[in-house]
Amino acid sequence: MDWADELAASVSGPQVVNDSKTPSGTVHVGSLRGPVILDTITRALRARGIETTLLYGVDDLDPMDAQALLTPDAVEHEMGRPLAHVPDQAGDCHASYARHHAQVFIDTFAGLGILPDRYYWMSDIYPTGAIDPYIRLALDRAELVREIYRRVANVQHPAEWHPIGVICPTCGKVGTTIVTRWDGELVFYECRADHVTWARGCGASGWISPFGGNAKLPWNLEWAAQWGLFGVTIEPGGKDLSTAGGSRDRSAAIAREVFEIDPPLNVPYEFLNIGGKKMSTSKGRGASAHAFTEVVPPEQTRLLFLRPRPNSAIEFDPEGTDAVPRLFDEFDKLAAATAGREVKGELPAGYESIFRYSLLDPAADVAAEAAAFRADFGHLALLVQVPGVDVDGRVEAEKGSALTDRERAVLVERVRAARAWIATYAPERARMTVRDALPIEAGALEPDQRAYLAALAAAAEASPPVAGDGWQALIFSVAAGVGLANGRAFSAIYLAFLGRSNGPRAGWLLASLEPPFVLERLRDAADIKEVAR
RNA sequence: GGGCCGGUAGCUCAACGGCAGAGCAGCUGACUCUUAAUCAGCUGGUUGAGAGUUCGAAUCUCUCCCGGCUCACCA
Repeated sequence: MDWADELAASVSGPQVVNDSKTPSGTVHVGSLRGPVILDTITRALRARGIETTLLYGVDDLDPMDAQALLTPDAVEHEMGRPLAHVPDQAGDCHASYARHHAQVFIDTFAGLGILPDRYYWMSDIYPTGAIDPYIRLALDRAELVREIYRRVANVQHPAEWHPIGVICPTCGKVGTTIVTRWDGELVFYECRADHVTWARGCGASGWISPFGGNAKLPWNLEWAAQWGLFGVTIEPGGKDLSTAGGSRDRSAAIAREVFEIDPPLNVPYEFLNIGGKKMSTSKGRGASAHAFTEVVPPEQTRLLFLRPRPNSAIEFDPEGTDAVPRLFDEFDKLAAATAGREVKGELPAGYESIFRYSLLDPAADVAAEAAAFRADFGHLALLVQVPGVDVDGRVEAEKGSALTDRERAVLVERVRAARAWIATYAPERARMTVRDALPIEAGALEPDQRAYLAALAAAAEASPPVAGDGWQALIFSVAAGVGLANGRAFSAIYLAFLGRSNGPRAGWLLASLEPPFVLERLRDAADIKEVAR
């Protein structure tokens, strides 16, 4: 995790960290990497005592260009209008489509411990006139802007094109208009039916003031204007923007040449791949943000995103793998190392920073968090599958003392995550089911194991064990009685009930089942191949 | 076509000019009540290919191959 601390060490003076997002739809997991990086940088700067402001912008004057979330009859009317002016399709009391979707990601950020000092909404900022100086510069230097587009991005705008998008006073659309003239106070706009393929303009035209919220700058100029307006010094960007000739290059050139300001330091970051592929909501469970956050709590999600350097792609495939348990294991290892406990294997450079920045609360007591007891995720994933098991009791026994409130909260979170993992991503081998009939795998039982199972059945019938620990004691005492090694005794039980040679604590497993069923199964398994022998 | 990232053990990654390593998985073994835990040990590599620089290359240079993402319309 040298990357964030190195970055923090390389700057001086107060910093303004910024990012902004178009609230066009739902957030998927991969898109959380940017915000986590943003937040990690902010924490690293503050850790060095650098005065830092974290801003997050909502580009809600951008035109509606995705019709997937619109009702069919709304498409014709709403496509191309600013997101801030589109009614909330969900009808759950938000002022607009933009407010609704922005709220979704603001909530997501808060859930990940990302707390910008301020959110700003472009639909609030334009009417104040704060952007007007930038609009004037852009229009006065329209030829320069067109030249930058040609030079930097190889994009050829018509000679009449001006870098401003008027919100059509007739139909309210911003995506459909083009400005062809500027007289120093007013612009001449046309709302064209065929300006873009995804929205249809109304055909209106006329002279209008581009100031005070009547118009918005095109994306690349708006970005540069934000940098100037807020004095942004650091802004990470996804690699889709950071490519040569891409948005970042254009906006940086516009900032320098048109607005005459220095663009912020870029921190380009790669994306999250699922099984070597870009994650997308249409490609199954691995990509579903909802399922992901159900299974991976905030601190582990932060760790996933901030551990690798931003410029390397993250390979993460939760589906049918142990990737999720391993993420927990790594978190626990970092905690142990930070607390000064001995850990197996190597530690990444700056492991304490990685742990600290992974914590949900930026003001958390790192030492206390590191020292807190956390139950092994893999173990929990088993425990939660045993009916009636006292998970809290088991975990406290493992710790050796009562859990603190904080530890109990962590446990609750992990138990929920473990259940969700078993229900969704977990590979079959992590799932444990008591077979309805004697498993075929029980054929592998050796004669001494079958004799043991028969003895266990007899002993259990003679004196029924009352609970998990009763069964557990009986399993051991019968094993000792017939002279069978404990390991082989346990695997005999697992084979008989689960069809596998290992499993969760056998006593509690048997105690959770109906006693007659247990006896019958033990005898069935004991009798198997008895004839053939 | 341009750009970026990557290719190291079965998997995820580290090492970034000085003996190729860790975790997990796998395999052995130990364990009379933490039994998918814990402990001890083992296996596993022509570092994508080729050339170059160097006393020395996974590491630097060049060429190529492969994978992925991304841009070239808008935001």
